[in-house]
Amino acid sequence: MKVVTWNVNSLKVRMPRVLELLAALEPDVVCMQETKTEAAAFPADELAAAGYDAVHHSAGRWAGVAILARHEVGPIADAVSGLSGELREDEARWVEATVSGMRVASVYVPNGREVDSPTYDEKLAFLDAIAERAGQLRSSDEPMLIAGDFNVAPADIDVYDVAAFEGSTHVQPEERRRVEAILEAGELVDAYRELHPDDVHYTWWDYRQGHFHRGMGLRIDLALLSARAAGTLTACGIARDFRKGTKPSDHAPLVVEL
DNA sequence: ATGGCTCGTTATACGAGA
Repeated sequence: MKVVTWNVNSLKVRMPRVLELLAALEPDVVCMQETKTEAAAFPADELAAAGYDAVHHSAGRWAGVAILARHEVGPIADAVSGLSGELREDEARWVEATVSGMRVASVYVPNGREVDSPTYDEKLAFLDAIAERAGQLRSSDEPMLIAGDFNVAPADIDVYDVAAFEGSTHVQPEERRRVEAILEAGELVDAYRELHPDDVHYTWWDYRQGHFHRGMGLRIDLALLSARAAGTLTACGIARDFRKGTKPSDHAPLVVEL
């Protein structure tokens, strides 16, 4: 099974690149973030024509998450939108569903903006809520995958210039501790790090100043696998070509092979 | 040089993103 997670930064603008990815990689499951679409405008028909069912949690101009499943892998079951314990239930940041016997969550963690801002506290609370949910799912029979934009670089190796992020969100010890707590609560592994312990590769680059071409990025998009799912992990890579070309997202897709 | 892009918006400048 091939799973992709991708922060598309507007599904409306990115639809040509999404269809390109579906045709090129033929993923079985896709977790998307920052769809930025009203529920009524979600392009379910276009995705169905491309061979994919979808469930989504949509709240208009910001955030928005979705899970796609290729028709051949079977129906998407027991979809739940929203995360127990999140402080802003009006923001669409979590959707989970069962696909091919695996519990899959697509997550878009709040950015946090500035340390000491109210949204930063909401970010920390959201990470705590993920840990709580991961703990619940651990005790179920289904293998688990939590994939998305965590807006946290788990370690210094995941940051192009640690000094440049001094005092910034995404690298703070309290954020990283919470990501660790998610791994512990769900008995999860970071799929990319599991297979590439020392590789320096990123999933996001600022649009400005040619950061992508200068290798200035962060690894903030993660696929977290429960032990049963991780036992079938064969490959995990970053599809950097989708950060190039016409109208790219500022994130590259993360591709997981199970 | 404190911006630099790229999104969406009861838009036409501004907030948000990371």
